[in-house]
Amino acid sequence: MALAIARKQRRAGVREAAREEILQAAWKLARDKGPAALTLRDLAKAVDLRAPSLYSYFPSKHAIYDAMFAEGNRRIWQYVRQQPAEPDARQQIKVWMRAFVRFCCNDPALYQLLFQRSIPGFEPSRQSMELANQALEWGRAALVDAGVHDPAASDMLTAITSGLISQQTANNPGGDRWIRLCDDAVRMFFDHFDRRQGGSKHDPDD
Amino acid sequence: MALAIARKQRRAGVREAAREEILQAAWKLARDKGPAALTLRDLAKAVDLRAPSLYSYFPSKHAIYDAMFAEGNRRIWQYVRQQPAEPDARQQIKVWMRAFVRFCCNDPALYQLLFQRSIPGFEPSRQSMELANQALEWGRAALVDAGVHDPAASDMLTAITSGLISQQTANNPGGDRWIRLCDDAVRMFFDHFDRRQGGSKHDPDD
DNA sequence: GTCTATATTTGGATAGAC
DNA sequence: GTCTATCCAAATATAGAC
Repeated sequence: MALAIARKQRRAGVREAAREEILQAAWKLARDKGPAALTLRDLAKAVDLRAPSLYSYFPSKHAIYDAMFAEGNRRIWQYVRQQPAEPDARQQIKVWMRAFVRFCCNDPALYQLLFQRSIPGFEPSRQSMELANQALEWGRAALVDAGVHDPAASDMLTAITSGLISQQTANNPGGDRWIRLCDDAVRMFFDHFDRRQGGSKHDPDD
Repeated sequence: MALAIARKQRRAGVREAAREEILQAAWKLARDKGPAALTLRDLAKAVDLRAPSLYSYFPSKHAIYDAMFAEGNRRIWQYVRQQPAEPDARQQIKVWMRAFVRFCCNDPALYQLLFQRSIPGFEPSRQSMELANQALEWGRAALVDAGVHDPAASDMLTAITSGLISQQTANNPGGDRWIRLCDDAVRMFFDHFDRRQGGSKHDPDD
C-alpha cells in the first residue's frame, strides 16, 4: 500500500514538474509578444509537444492564464517580501514600492496579466484572485503601521504606483524615466497625508 | 468647370459623412466590448453594410484604428480646452485634469486606444501621433505657467493622472472611488514641487 | 460602391489510434 | 499521455459581377 502511494506521489510530482515547465514557457512567450498573443500551438512547440497534448495538463487556455496569474502573484509578492527589513515603517514601504515598481517594469507582461486585465474574456478564478487580495490587504496594513490612517491613502498610493509603472512601460520601455521618480513619489505621498492629518511623522531619507 | 468641382466636393462630403458614420459606429462597438474586440463584420453590420464594403472607405482595419485614434484625440482635447478659463494657472490645471480624468473614466475604450496601446500590432501613424504630442507639449507649458519648472514634474503629473484613471476603470468601473481623489492629488502634486523649489506659490482652493 | 463568393490564415478544442 | 487528423469558428482581405 505504502509503495503504491509513493508511486502515485512520484507520478504526481512528475506531472507537476511538467505543468511547471509549461507555465514557464508560457511566461516566456507572453514576455515576447504580450500575454494576449499567447497561442496553444506556439506554447506546445516551446515545450516540444503538439497542441492537443497540452490538454493533458490544463483543461483550457483560460486555465493556463489562471495558473499564470496565480504563479505570477506568488512570484511578485515573494520578491517584494524578501526585500531587506527596515526598522522604520515608512522606509519599509518605500523599499517595498521600489521593489514592486522595478519588478513590474522588468516584466510588463506580468503587470498586464495581473493588474491590467488585458486578456479579453479572462477572469481569474476565485482562488487565484484571493492571492491578489491578500497582498492588497497587507499593503493597507503597512500604511496603518506607517501612521497613515486616511482610508483614501491606500487608493492614492496604488494609483501613484500603477501610474508610474504604466507610464514607464508604455512610454519609456527599458529606460528609467518614471522609475527614478519612485522615491520622490513616496515622499510626496507621505508629506501630503501628514499635512492632512496634522501630525507629521518622521520619514528619514536614505 | 466650377460645377464639376462643386459636384466633386459634394461627393467628397458625402463620402466623408459616411466615413464619419463608420467611425462613430466603431467607437460604439469599442465601448461595448473593448477596442481590441472590434471586428469588420460587426462594424459593417452596425452601419448596414457587408464587411468588404468597408474597404471602400478604409484601406484596412488598422486604418480604421488610426482614424479612431486621431478622432479620439481631437475629441478629448477639444473637451478639455473648452473647460471654463481660470485666472489662476494652477486652478486652470486642476480644472483641466479633472476634465481629462472624468472624460477618460467615462470612456475607458478611448483611454485604452489612445493611451494604453492595447491593440496588438497597432501603431498610430506619424500624423495621428502628432496630435497627441501637441497635447503633451501644451500640458508641459501649462505647468511652467503655473510656476513648476522641474522637468520631472510633468512626468510625475502624467503618472498620477494615468494611475487614477487606470485604477478607476480597472477596479471600480462606473464608480468614483479614484475620480474623487483627483483634486487632492493635484494639491499633493503642487505642494510637493513647491517645497522642492523652495518658493511656494498660492494654489487657492475652489 | 456594394454585393456575393471565396481565399487564407489562425485559433481553440475534440476524436480516436497507439 | 501523446500523437495525427480534423472540426469549427472567426477574422482580414481580395476577386469579380452588377
